[in-house]
Amino acid sequence: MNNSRFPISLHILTLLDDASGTVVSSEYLAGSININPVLVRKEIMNLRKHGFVDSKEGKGGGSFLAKSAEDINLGEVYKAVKNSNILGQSKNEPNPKCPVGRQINQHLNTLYDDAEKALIENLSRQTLADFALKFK
Amino acid sequence: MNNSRFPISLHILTLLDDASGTVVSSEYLAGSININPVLVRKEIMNLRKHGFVDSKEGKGGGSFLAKSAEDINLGEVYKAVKNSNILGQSKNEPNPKCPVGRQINQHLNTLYDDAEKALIENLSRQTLADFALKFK
DNA sequence: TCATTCTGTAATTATTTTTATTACAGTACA
DNA sequence: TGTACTGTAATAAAAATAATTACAGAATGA
Repeated sequence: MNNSRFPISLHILTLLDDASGTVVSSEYLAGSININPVLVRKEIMNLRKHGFVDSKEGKGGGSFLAKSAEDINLGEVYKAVKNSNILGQSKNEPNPKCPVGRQINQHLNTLYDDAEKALIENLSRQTLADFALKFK
Repeated sequence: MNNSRFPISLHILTLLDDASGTVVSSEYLAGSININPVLVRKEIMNLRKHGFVDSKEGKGGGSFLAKSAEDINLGEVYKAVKNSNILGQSKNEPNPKCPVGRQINQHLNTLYDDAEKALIENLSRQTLADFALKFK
């Protein structure tokens, strides 16, 4: 997983909540996060796909929350952002000739899934509203 | 975090448990994991530093478990291996001029710490012995 | 005792992943 | 109809990971 996606997405959502309905440009968001606007727009596309935000094209356009911050929990945000397993498996191609190597991925996966479930459950206890409240 | 360190370390530990006291070379471990022996030796240095394994230099040398597999729980292994926060913060330098950017890292950290605690607690329910049993 | 086979470790290079940049079509506003 | 945005692709740059090479030092055993 590209593990900077979660903080970026949460940062975006927090700023959008802060803007309370106002439309915010990717330029502005990128400025606060201190990353490239194109990367922000990509993350927004993903958040949009998951129904967290919506955006308006054209002059004066930008993004805004698509639902109330009370209705967005951080576990959902995590799930929307993760694309591989959290405990790592990038380029993991163990030797199939080894009895351990042959089966380890399958066992790692069940281990990961279970542990990640605990993580998500914990994150889900907090909504975006709870998180954003800390900035006020 | 370099998130392939956890699977590598767990793979090493599983193979060492499998070898039941026999000394295993980094060459052999690397062959099963399908990575470079030098990387294995680096991981072993870390596992050694944390008291999980020990190794013997010289001809016929190699590594072996330093304690019983029942006494190694996977949460401890995770902690020994992780070096940054799991939910990601690589090159996260938000704009200090922005009220949200200025404080977000602090809030992300408490969020991460809490969520990671849940993850580790889950992993800690399983020992290396439990995990290795699956290969028998 | 000395060739052999390992570990430990540093230095360098290669590869992969992530991020930034550039570019531009399309949309909405004023 | 110019201006300020989004959406998106393509490319380049930078950063992170992993592999390779190299070699000193340790233990073994012939």
